[in-house]
Formats: sequence, C-alpha cells, structure tokens
Amino acid sequence: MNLDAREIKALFSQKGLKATPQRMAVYKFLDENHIHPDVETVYSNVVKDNPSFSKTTVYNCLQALAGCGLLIPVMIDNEKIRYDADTSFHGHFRCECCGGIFDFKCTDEVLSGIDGFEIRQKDVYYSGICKSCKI
Amino acid sequence: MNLDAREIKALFSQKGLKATPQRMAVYKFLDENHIHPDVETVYSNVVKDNPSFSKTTVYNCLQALAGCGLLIPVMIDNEKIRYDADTSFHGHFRCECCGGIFDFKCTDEVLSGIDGFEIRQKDVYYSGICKSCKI
DNA sequence: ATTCAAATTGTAATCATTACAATTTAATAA
DNA sequence: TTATTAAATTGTAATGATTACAATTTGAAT
Repeated sequence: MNLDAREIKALFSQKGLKATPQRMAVYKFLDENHIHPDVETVYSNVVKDNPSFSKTTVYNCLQALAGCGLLIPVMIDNEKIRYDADTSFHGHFRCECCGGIFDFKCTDEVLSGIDGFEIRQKDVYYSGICKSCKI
Repeated sequence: MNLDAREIKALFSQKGLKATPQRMAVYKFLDENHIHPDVETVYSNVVKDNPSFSKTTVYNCLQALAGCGLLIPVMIDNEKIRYDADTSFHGHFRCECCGGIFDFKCTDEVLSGIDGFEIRQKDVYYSGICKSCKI
C-alpha cells in the first residue's frame, strides 16, 4: 500500500509485466485510493498527469493488472466494473441508496457441491442500505 | 418447485403481481429449469409457446419477478445477467472453461465492517475450473 | 544504438440493456 | 357480464459500457 515507483516496478517485474508509465499510474492510483473506482474515475484521475492517456489504455491496464492478480474486479448489482487493489479476501457491500461500496471482513465456507473443483477466485457481495443512509 | 398454474397465480397474488400469461411462462420456465439461464435463453424457450412474446417483455418480467424476490439475479465475471428461481441462500460457481454455473452450499459470516447496515441481498460467487474441465 | 515484441492510442463497432409511446389486457366493481 | 382503468406488452429506437482493430510508439534486452 502506497508503494513508490521502484516498488511498483519490482512488482510488475515479478509478474512479467512491462513497466509502462500508464500502467504505473493506474496501479499507483488504485494502490493509494481504495475507493473501488470505475474505469471513468480511474481515467479522469490519471489523465490529469498525462493528457495523452487514452481510455482504451485504462481498460487495457486494468485488465492486465487484474489478469495477473494485482487487482480484483468488483461487479455488484450489474453495475459498471470497479477495481480494488486490496487483493486480500474480504466482502464488498453496496448501498442501494448512495451507491457506495464498503469493505467488510468475512469468512466463507463451502459445505458441499463443488468437491474437486479448482477455485481461483472468491467474491462475496452484499447489498442493502448502509448505516448513513438508514438515518 | 414445478408449481402448476394455480400455485403460480397464488404466488403472484401474494406479491401483488398481475398474473399475465407472459409472467407465468417466464416464471414457470425458471421454476422448472434451474439452469441459471440468461435473457436470451429464457426468451428462446418461452417464445416457442407464444410467438408474439417480445424480448422486452422477458426483460420486464424478469425484472418484476426479481424485484419482488421470486427470482435471484446472478452476475458473475461481468457476464450477461442470469436468473435463478432457487431463492434460498447458496453460492454460485462459474467455470472459466465451459462457462457452466454450479450451485453449492455454503455458510458466510460477517466478522466486521458493516455493523448497523441493513443487508437485503447476499451473493457468493466463486470461479475457477469445474471437475469435468479439470480432466 | 538497434531491434522487436508488446503497449498505447483513437476510432469504429458491438451488443446487452433501457427508454418510450402505442396498443392490449388483467382485475376490479357495477 | 360488461365497463373501466391502471398496468403490462410490444416493437422500435436509443444508450452506453466495453471491445476490436490497425497504426504508431515504446520498454527492455541485445
């Protein structure tokens, strides 16, 4: 969290990712802002420091970073895709009222049904009304 | 499960839903086929018995039925939306290889982070490789 | 410095979903 | 049974997030 450029480069190198300025900027933004941003939000932030940034590149970068496990795609309630640099296992709660995404700690346990399956990704999504909106 | 027309009408009446033939057909198909179909699949099946069926109506029906809790929307891996008439709590596993959706039994427990939130819907999505595709 | 596979860019295309307005219909009451 | 009306259905058009693609640029290894 809040990695500097050298650390990010090392991370990319580990994953076999070419360290382009665009990828660095995208990852840096996600790493420093755990706000589960959508593509538009990522784009509008990174383009500020690099006006030639293309939105297609944001899509490409996010896909490359998610593909190697550096980002987790978050898709709740058929909404636009969002990304999270916190790759540890946790749940995501979406407030139907304000649209905010909240992290929560949870456990999960498979009881039956997928014995012999290879689990690569687990996502726990809750939705409802957040504390602030309930008032 | 496998409800007849009278039972489905009663169910709709309970929920305050007008019992149109289109809604009946959509619900009947989902109730009798726990295959997590997408909109296209639902449409192509119900249109067989009612050629005037519009795809917009399928969208409307599915949304109405999900809105009152008779169906659960299933959205994994940024795929097309699917629906499930089994509204009891269970997990959904998507195979990245064959695209199949598999139900599994699971528990889930919130440890912290959303105290005071009103939880209306819980979704547990796993993905990976199913048993058949691993061979 | 050279080379080349890979990444970036901009534009165009895709396609699931939604919006909308005209028509039809289910459910209620007379 | 019929009349009434709010709601549902239908078809077409629009939306908008995401992807495809081809030309250009570039990071990293030699």
